[in-house]
Amino acid sequence: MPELPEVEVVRRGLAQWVRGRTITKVEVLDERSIRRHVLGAEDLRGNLEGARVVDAVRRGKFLWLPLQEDGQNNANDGGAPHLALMVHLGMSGQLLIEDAEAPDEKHLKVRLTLSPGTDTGGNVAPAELRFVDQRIFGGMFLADLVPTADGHPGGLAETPLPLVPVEASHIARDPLDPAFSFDAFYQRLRARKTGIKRALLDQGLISGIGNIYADEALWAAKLHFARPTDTLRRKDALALVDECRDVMNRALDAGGTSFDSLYVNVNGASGYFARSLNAYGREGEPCPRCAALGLDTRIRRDSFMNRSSYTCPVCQRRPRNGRW
DNA sequence: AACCCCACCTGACGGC
DNA sequence: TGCCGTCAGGTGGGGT
Repeated sequence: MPELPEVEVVRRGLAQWVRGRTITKVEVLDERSIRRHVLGAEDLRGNLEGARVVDAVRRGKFLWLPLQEDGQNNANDGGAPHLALMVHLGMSGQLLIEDAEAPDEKHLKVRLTLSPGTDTGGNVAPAELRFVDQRIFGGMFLADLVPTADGHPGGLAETPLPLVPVEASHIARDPLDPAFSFDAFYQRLRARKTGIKRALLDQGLISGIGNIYADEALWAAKLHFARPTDTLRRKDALALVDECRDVMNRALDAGGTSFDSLYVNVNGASGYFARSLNAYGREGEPCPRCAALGLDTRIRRDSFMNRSSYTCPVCQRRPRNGRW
């Protein structure tokens, strides 16, 4: 399931293959994949065709391509893009760079044809950028780029404010972002009256973390998902954020996590990180940390927030009576 | 503010 | 065989 590392892998692929190329043709094969573009497929097509992809940008799990529009005069506004193609992969979205001759994928939803291009190594780039999505939780739409703070009141005062799609302006910075402010995060975390996993999954508080990496980071930090946020000491929170960074960086190094064929990165290769997960999806299997101590402790699965949470009952003790 | 449920989707899988 | 319920889960919206 695409979380931050998977989306970052896709972003890097896009930056390599798509940056600087012009969108010459847009085919929407399933309107449901652009349902957030309320003006519809024709409007999307009219805006995208002739636009040049300036960059590939990510915040948390949101990804966007800032666009230089057809005929946009660089002198008027300094050339800064004010429109972007937003992409969210949802649960099963893929962005594939493919030759036009490649057969259509079963769940191909949107096809963008691009002007000829090469990557930085001079290799001829495939002609198409395809959005494939089985479950249709993801999608793409046009967004206005607006100067925006980062969901961290009291965070870094950035000048000038970064340009972010309106629809992502409520998304906090992610822990791999150089401008992520731990102090601002911790201040807001302590003010919450909720459990730590709920907070980790709140993209407005800290972004990029989904169910998988939340469970992995909590296991690594030896914290139970129900631990009240207002009982976390600064060093506990710092260690947890470090574990979030660590698990996501390791996934990034491995090219993203993959559990089945649903998730494929931008060039069509699956990641290999799933095998090194310690807790997620491992119900009934030994806790690796306990096993190293000679203990036979089994990972348990609990239903929490209408999804599964995996914990070690020994390493991650549940808070009593909601207090710690 | 916190927290709940729902909708949006497809496909795999288990039970009968 | 096949039907039906459950599960996977990111995001946004609405209600309490």
